Amino acid sequence: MLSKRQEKILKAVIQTHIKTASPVSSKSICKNYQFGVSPATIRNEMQTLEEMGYLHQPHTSAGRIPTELGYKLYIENLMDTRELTGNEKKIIIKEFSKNDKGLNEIMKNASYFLSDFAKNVGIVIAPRLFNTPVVKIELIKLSEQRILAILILKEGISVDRVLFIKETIKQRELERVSAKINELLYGKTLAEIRGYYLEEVINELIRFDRFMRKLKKTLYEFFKLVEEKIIYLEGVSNIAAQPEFSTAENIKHILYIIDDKQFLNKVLDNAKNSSEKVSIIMSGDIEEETIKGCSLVIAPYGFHNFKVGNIGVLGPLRMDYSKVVSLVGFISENLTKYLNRTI
Amino acid sequence: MLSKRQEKILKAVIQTHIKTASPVSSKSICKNYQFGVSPATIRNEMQTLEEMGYLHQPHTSAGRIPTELGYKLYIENLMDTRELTGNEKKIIIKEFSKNDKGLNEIMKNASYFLSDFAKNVGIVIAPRLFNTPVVKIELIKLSEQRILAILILKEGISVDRVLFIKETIKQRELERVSAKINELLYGKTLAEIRGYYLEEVINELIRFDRFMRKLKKTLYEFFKLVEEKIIYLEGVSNIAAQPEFSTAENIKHILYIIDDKQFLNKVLDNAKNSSEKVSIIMSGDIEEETIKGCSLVIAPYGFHNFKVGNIGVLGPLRMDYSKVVSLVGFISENLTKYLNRTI
DNA sequence: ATTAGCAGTCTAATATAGGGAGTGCTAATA
DNA sequence: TATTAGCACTCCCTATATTAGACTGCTAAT
Repeated sequence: MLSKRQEKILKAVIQTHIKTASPVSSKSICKNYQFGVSPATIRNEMQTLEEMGYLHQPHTSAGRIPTELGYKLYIENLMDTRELTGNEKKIIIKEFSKNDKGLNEIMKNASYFLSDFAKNVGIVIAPRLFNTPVVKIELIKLSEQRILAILILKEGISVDRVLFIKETIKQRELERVSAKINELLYGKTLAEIRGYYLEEVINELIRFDRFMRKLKKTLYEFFKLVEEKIIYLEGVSNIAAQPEFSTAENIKHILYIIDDKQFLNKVLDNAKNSSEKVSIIMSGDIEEETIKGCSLVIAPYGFHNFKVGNIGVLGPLRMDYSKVVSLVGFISENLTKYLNRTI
Repeated sequence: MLSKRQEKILKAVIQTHIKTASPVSSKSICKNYQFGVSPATIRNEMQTLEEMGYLHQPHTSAGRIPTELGYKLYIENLMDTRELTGNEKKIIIKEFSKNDKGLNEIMKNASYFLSDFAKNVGIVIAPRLFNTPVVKIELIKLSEQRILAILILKEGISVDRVLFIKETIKQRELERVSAKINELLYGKTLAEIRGYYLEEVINELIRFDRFMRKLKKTLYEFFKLVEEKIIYLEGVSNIAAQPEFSTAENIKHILYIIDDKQFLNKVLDNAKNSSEKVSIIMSGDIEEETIKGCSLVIAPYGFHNFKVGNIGVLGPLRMDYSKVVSLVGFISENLTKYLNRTI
């Protein structure tokens, strides 16, 4: 469709715009790139590119800025993939190989790296535990009516809740129960358990030990737990430094997105299905008005067979995609490695 | 120092300013409050109040706005305490009495309530576990070289880490070890353990079971863990709606504060020592320039004998203190109740 | 002690003008 | 046929000027 020269000009315009954040003129392209033609020729081509929908002119006497379509073409066909520098990689790898941090902190720091290297907002969505197999359950008596239940999932992820029971139960009994539960549920995922095993297991337990009836309702509750959707956001102030968010009105806009964790969750979740690698969502891809003018670079992370969460960078449409794409890919790889190394 | 009338005028000026966000004129005070004197008289008093440092005039022909000193006097002596409405209380209490949520989610929601009711930024700092007594330690073998260590603290708070060991160890042995550790550490706080028990316990363990040597370094690591400082921030977009943050420059300013979790942590931490109840920090109370023009209403929460964390509301100096003070107090009470109910 | 009245001060909003950057088109050129 | 020099035109942005309006501070009278 596009001639080689048109592609080169589009690429030049987008690269320049990413750097300057201003409309790009034919003259500046001429000066900074070696096309061997005059600004007038560039102008003609730019006119064509605008008609094709790749560029946009804010007003009659302005240069051109890329449209979403333009960015997409750029990302898919034109852009040079730029690896992170050795030093950047080293910093990230070092962080992920530390042993003295819990998953929470790793996630938080991953989000920080995303924000800091991309100079935009970093997003990490905590693992969905739904499809992670159960390793063990521990039941610990805290007081007469309170039991601490710890569900240990594969790779050492744990979830805990304080459970309340009406009647007294002995620690001894709890141990019998948890041993039996472990026997019955080992290797099953939460999804499976909630889906059809739970009823069965509880009946089995009641047959096995008459005291179990006391725990029936409580165990139901525990396994039916709604999953927490924790989302780690870092670098919000970065966006304030972006020229496209230089007015209070625009900042307000993006802050609403940032506050609406549910929305972000949904967007990153939906995109997950579409790809195994880094993917990019632009405001036009989403029905919601709120995200207008923004772009999301995201990637899934997880265990061997299944993905459990997403990470991403949120910023203006004008983003240094060649860098951000590598960054998001690299951090998702490392997060995946981190989760899998504990097998 | 201040005459009754001066106090009343100061109170009127502050109340009006909190509502309107603009400099308050003598005329408007006259119209909306029944002082029975003319604007000229009010003007004279306002002049005096300015000389005393309670009010400030942005420019010659403007009304007055309160200074930090003015707000402080207002908060301590003049303001009416305004309880939350029954409905507001009901919503909050309902949230805290749900059994199907983990501590993470409770914290997040507490932060959300703070932000939503105060229409500013809500802050909750996760419990410092330093002074919480140990209930139990569980060691679970995940694979040949990996052990999941779960430290269970009083009130059912748990911390976990995946530990790496060089040599193989049997689950059976792990159970012996954890039983012995439990025996030795039950009831001790992390601070105590790190301070002087750790060495002793590890030596005791080695005497008790020769396999223990394998775990020596690992256990050291586990107990020396740096505490995670998780901070739950909600409602960032609220501040964009405040007139004092109507320019991009000002928003940028406050976003830096919000991103600097360490700074917030420090500020809330230092204030903790000063009071048992709700306290207020204004930008003047802090050396850092960044927080200029902002105010923090904070309160500690915790267990019976000791406080483990802080909550707060961050916003502009002009805040509806009578409401926010009750709000912060009420939520900290409920968070405390939540933590203590599991005894 | 209070206040009416008024001059003086500063802000914020609006209007106007001019410079500058960049385009689109036309006509000439290779 | 593709390219380009040249130029008129468009629109933004900034600076400057002007004005209305809101409040104060002060003075002199009550």
